[in-house]
Amino acid sequence: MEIFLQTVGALNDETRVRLLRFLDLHGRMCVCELEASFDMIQSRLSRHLKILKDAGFLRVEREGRWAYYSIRSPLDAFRQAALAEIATLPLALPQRTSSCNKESIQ
Amino acid sequence: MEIFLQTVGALNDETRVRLLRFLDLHGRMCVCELEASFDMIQSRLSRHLKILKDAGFLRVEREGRWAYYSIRSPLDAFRQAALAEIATLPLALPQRTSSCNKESIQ
DNA sequence: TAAATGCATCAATATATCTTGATATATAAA
DNA sequence: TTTATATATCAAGATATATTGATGCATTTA
Repeated sequence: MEIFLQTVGALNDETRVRLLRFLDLHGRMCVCELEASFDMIQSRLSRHLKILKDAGFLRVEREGRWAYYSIRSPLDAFRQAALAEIATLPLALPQRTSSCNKESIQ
Repeated sequence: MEIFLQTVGALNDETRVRLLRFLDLHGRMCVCELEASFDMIQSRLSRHLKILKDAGFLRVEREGRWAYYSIRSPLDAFRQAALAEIATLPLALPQRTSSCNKESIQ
């Protein structure tokens, strides 16, 4: 029961639904890219990503100082059904924007 | 988006998950039967049933002073997937108990 | 080694949700 | 027509969740 409530609880927030859909559309992305795209302060974003990860929707890969989030795969039937349902919603998602210092520095 | 959040919001409560599963298992039932089975005060139960109804999971049929709740049919794919997921959970549901005055009176 | 960057977490406040007891409404019985 | 029953709703308090700004930690660059 707890895992189910954690799963639907993670879905029960507009910000997280939009993040899920954005990652579903664009694939793996670091926190600073999401921060720039959604124009959201970092602590807020980090918290929502943690909730989605802990609920089994996302996975993280750390590379240097960056944390890359992506839709976890494979997803079980229910989480997949949730993503499919979200894909049908008329969400106004932001443009993908990068403001990290990765490219300029490398 | 709002309907989606209403749907997952309705699922985001242990009491409502157990009510959904109980109605899924036993079928149409009046509020007082649920009240007796779950040993729950009536205002609390009524509120949860309204949330499930408004979220599209239940339907109500009024007969005299009784209100019979049941799983709405047909359900869309996502709500159906949610019910299927709930069916896999190890819920300790109560025995079905009737304490209404229907039988004794009729 | 010092400074900067990317990210996570904490503490405080704001907002939403749940529970309870009281009250309201409608139907049916006495 | 008075009373009892079934259900819904309201108001108040309790609990949970979200947001923000501050701080901490690790990694990288200077």
